[in-house]
Amino acid sequence: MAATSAGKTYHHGDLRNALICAAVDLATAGGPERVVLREAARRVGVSPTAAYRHFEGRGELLRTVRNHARRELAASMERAAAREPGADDPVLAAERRVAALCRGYVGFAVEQPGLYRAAFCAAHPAAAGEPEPGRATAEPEIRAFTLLREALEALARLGAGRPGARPATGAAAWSAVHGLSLLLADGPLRRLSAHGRSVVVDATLAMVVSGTTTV
Amino acid sequence: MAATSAGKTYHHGDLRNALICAAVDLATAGGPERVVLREAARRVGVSPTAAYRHFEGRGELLRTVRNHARRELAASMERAAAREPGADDPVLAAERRVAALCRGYVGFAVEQPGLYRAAFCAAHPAAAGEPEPGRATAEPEIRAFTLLREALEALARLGAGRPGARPATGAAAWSAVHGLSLLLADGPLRRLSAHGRSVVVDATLAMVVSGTTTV
DNA sequence: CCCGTAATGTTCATGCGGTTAACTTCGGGC
DNA sequence: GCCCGAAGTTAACCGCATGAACATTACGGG
Repeated sequence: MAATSAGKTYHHGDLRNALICAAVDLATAGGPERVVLREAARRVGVSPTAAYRHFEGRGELLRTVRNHARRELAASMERAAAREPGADDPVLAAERRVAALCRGYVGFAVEQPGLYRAAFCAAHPAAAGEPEPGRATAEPEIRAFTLLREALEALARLGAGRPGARPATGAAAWSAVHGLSLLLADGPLRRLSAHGRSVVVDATLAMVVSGTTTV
Repeated sequence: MAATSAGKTYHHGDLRNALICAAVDLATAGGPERVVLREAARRVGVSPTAAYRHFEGRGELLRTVRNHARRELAASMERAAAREPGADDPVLAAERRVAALCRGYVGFAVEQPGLYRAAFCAAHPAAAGEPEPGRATAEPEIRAFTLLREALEALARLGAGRPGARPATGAAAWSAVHGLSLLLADGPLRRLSAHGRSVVVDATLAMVVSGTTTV
């Protein structure tokens, strides 16, 4: 039977994916706290507990959404970088790439605040103790950060000779872009007009691209 | 009767404050999502619904905690700035003040991650529509930001003559410090060693203090 | 072609948290 | 002394996460 379309079979056929999609929709609409197992099941037309056949629980579902969101974020950055026209001057090109990646990052956060928040949600919404002291589960690496860091390193290599205008460290740049995104998407700057927003974004990008670092 | 101490009267005498304290403790220990009305009431030794005599509901309690946390954050910044030794050079002094404020900010976030997150929680943990289009309720102003902005303005005024080394815009600086705080307190950088942390903080501060801005 | 088994869903039940409604106690003003 | 309103209390409803026991179906031997 056509698993995903026919519909009325007892066995759904692709529940896991269906639940993920529903959960992503929920996160998109209302952020990570809105990712509710029962609601996702309801939307897929299945009983609440069916989800437990495919996920450990809400936590794992949320983690899956988080990973999805992180991929989307990185994709948004790469799209923005790809749109950027090249430049003859390699330094200029590198600067533009950094700026474009950052714009893609912030743009994603502003256009998809719910997903963006989900991308960085703790996934431990109520865990008290430190369940993992050994940390066997390595964090899966966040591509958005890697992209940014590599672009900055490239820029730093090119501009090594110029005095006092080295770009920011990867982590410093990430901090700036991440903080800006949260302030704009969900925080105190959320009500800024499009113009006000672009002013703030430009100022932050300038700081990131040309800021000096002591390290 | 001694309102806050005697204890066993039917009427508590200072329930509102007691609940706020309990809620602050909860946020301190586990962040805003742990601020649970029933638990706060339990700790104070009162029935869950008693809280409704003093708060509209969980939302208002959480907002109260948030305001408390914001005050604490600003206080941490001012303490750090006050500890900072003066300097003969006014520019240097201004730079030091900015850096000290930032350190106070990040320090608070790292030492009190739960409270810090509470300071910026949306307080609309499950609100779908936009209940307030007119926005009559002006946001109460966030002192942490004001402190930072003013210090940066002072620095910018002093350093107006120097070429290519203007400090960051208030919003850009706030972005950097806020993002750094979240990454360190609760985000992907939360497992950094004290040393790694200080490297990242220094790099970010350098970017903030000496970064150029186009605006 | 039939059957057993495991995978996949379902129903019931428990416990927690937010919130409302209706009742109770107590501190004071008259 | 009495009555009222503020501050608490109990009971009840709803949604959510989760676990246990039961039902249905797909499928790979025989």
